[in-house]
Amino acid sequence: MARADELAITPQSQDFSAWYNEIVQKAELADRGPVRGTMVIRPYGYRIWELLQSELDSRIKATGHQNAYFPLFIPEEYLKREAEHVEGFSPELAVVTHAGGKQLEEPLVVRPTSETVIGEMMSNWIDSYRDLPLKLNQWANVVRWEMRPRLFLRTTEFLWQEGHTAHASEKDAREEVMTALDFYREIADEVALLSPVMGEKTPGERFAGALNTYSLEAMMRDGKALQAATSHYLGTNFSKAFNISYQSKEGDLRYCYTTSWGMSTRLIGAIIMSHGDDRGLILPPKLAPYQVVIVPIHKGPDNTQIKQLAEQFSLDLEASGIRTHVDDREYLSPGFKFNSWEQKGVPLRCEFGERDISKGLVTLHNRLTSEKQLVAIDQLSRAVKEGLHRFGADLYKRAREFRLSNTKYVASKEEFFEALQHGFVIAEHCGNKKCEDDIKEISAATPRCIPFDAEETNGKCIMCGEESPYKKPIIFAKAY
RNA sequence: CGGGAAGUAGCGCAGCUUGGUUAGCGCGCAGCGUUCGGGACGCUGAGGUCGCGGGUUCGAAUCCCGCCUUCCCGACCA
Repeated sequence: MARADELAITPQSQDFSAWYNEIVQKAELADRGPVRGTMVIRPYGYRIWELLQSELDSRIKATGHQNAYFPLFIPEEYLKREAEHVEGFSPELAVVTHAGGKQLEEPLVVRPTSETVIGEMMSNWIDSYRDLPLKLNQWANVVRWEMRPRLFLRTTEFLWQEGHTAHASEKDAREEVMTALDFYREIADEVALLSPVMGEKTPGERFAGALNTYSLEAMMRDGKALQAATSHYLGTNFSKAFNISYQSKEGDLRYCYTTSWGMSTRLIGAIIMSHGDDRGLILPPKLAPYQVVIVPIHKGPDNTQIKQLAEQFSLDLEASGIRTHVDDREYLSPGFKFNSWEQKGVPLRCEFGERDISKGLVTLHNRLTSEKQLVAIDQLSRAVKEGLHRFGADLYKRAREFRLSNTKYVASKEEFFEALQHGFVIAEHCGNKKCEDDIKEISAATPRCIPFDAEETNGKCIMCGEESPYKKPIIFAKAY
């Protein structure tokens, strides 16, 4: 037992940030790369990303989008064509000035996002209203030079998906923005089980170059917010900058209305921090590389029967579509295996030895509740399926209740700053930049979004008493 | 870029103040054996340009100078 201290993780309550870093390492999700701010996604972490990708990709395709790939290098001049866009991104750009052994005549930026190149290409491809809508998506890496990197949350290079679409009318484009937001909501709620808040960003928090930005804001176990995905209505800002125009049925030339939307590997950080506990990671079943891990327990060298049963169970479970792993490493004790798979967040564990088997039973352990349940061998697949289903439902419920119980509506300045210590705060706000900055100065909190589901009000700003332009209270929180 | 700390084995550290033999310890790793129902144990062993460069000295992980890197705290961000 002396070893437990060395092997344990720093408790969340003691140092949430240390807890996070240790989890990422111990669960073998990722590691730091040799260049500051870069991340190596290890196989276990990458598998989570692949599962997330396939869930999202199928929804993107089901709504009529097509995947494509655009170049990593973008002429620096492209970025400059949209004034707000370049202003927003220039501090974090990586710029290539030399290549092929000599200085380049025009520097290239490594894409921080692809509105510009895609806009340029779209302008070549779109001639007529018949070419619209054009609905593209790409899976890619992007680079944003970060001052304070943290694995998955802020790294210099990260992976994401970026959707880019062009439409004939504002109405179509606005619908598209909501379509994207809706499949993100589905991913966040039903796959990642995060129960985020959906809403619109305030002007100060908008994407550089967008007219409207919408987001999903999830609550981490420390009460801080994390943006899980965003969807932007770009109006004609980029089509004017890149001349994305079409000839209408009536024969005149019109600018397209464009959108863009993205979800990144940051979502893995959200999953870690929304669900994890002091024992380690807790993974939503749909994203768990292994949904159940089998730990056979055997004494002495005569263990062939137990080992064969483990293999048999694994085959049966896999045949039922359950991602299963058998941990038959002989040099580790069962206790060590239990702890290490719990650290890695595997939802269910099937353990058994002579004692259970002689009665025709196995033990199922639940990572979330720590409950152990005896299951008849011939009911194993059914029990695991049900167990995973219940696990998912419980995990979602836990995330939702945590968010709700740490969200407070406040009507005064005093209450506002008090409540900001514990989670999301809903309050009336005037929306003035200066006023937002004051809040940030005092509490480190920022406006997260204007939630869709908030009731219309006509209250006065809790800071300065001025009228709210949003006609709704907005959510403030400290954020990642 | 401003403020603080640290670089010695894969990881965590000691040694440095007061220079002096083959640079230690814990974990991990390898081999063998005993174990196995909540982080097992014994024995044996492998593994080091002491961040880099220069200087002082008979001799530098240790003293001096310069540089580099990383981490933590502040301004940006999916």
